[in-house]
Amino acid sequence: MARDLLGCLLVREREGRLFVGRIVETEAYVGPHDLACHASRGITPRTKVLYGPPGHAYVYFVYGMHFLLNVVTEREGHGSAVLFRGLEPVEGFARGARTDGPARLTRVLGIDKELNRWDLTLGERLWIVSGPRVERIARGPRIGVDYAGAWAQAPLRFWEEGNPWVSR
DNA sequence: TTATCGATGGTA
DNA sequence: ACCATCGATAAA
Repeated sequence: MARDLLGCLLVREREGRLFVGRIVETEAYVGPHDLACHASRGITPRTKVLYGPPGHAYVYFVYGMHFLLNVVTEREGHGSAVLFRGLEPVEGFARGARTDGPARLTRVLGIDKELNRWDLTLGERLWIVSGPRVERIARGPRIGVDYAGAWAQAPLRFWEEGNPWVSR
């Protein structure tokens, strides 16, 4: 799913404005056995949504100031998700707006706790539109998960080769 | 260009 | 006591 989501469009409707970004960087968090995945903490008030039905948003707060957006990707009870890390602006963004980086993109799109558990298949407020397959996909270890033991090295980050909207 | 550090609060 | 981060600033 993390690979397939590359090239798809993330659409945000907010205060009468439409923002469209092309997904160029993702990370897979594959389930409770993945020590970097929040589902590995078991079912808690925070992680409950990860174990829910696919297609729902998992938005959580990190480092006291940032919201990160994920989509639940497997069937109910599985506990896996894909994190959005980079968007290429397509429409609606201010000139110079930065949409590279998982926290920057949520800030620009006005995504916060309000959208946690939101059904992304409804086609309102926040949704995903399929796009042409990305030709050149690179992969590598996920960012900022050094604590996750052997899972820290797992090459579960995916991005479009050479795209400048991939985070640094 | 790369490194360091402070901001800031939910979670377990 | 961590932490799926960013931006400003300093160092090189």
